[in-house]
Amino acid sequence: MEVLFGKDAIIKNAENFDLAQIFECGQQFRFTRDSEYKSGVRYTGVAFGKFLAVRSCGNDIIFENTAKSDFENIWYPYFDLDRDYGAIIASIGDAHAAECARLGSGIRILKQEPWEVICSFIISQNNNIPRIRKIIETISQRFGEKFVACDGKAYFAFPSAEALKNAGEAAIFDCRTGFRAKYIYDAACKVCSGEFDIEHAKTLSADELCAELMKIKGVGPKVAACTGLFGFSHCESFPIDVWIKRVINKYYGDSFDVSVFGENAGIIQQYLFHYERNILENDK
DNA sequence: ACCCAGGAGCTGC
DNA sequence: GCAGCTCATGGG
Repeated sequence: MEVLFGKDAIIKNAENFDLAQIFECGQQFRFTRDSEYKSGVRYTGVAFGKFLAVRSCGNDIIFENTAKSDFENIWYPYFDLDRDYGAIIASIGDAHAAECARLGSGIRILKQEPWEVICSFIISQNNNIPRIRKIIETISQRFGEKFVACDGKAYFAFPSAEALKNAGEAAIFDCRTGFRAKYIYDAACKVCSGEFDIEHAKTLSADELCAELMKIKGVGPKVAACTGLFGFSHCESFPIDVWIKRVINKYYGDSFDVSVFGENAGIIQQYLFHYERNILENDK
């Protein structure tokens, strides 16, 4: 992979890297498409307390105003650039999954901050993506650290567990989180106390991690699996939500066994999700 | 007015 | 175990 460094960091001829697919496949909630930008695709957002504007230009991906150090330390791991998605796609045996992968070959699993992922997917339960985004933005604006980016505008980092614990359950409820407020508050308390130790969690297997996460109120199998996949790089972690349940019924039936997807089941899950939700739905 | 949204907890059997 | 109800909120 060739990367040029100047004012911007530029990946030349990026493979398996489609900004719209990456940011619209439901794995993250803080990057949004820049509707003003017409000569390609441009997204802006905040991760790891940093603002990023990233756009495509032909086959190049341009990380605007990004120093080499930030690219290597933050965005390279965030966009999972060390992983060979082409090889993973080529290895998929299942016919339907292979077709979904072909049509979603630009997806990459973002390596997000574990704490933010836990909260985001607690918020996601019985909820829809636009409203999830709105709630997370409100929580960030009220309790996250404010900073000014190179565009001169103010942005907000996702708040720490300490900040949300100190804010209290009532203030979290006021962000329109509804019945999830007590869950978020419980998660913040358990992370702060070390009852759920994020650093220790990084050493656990996918199954062990799920078991630990599910000790947090409001974290069940689906939220735990999403956290493992998007926050801890457990690519075998296979979240089953309403969309994937539909996919299983529609293409695989009752005899479905996740093990057919192997060690990259989680990545394949994203291909299936993207196909069903973004490709088929857009045809309607 | 109803239904649903990247679910999970609780109750009753 | 596991089906059925409930949980806030907002958009269609």
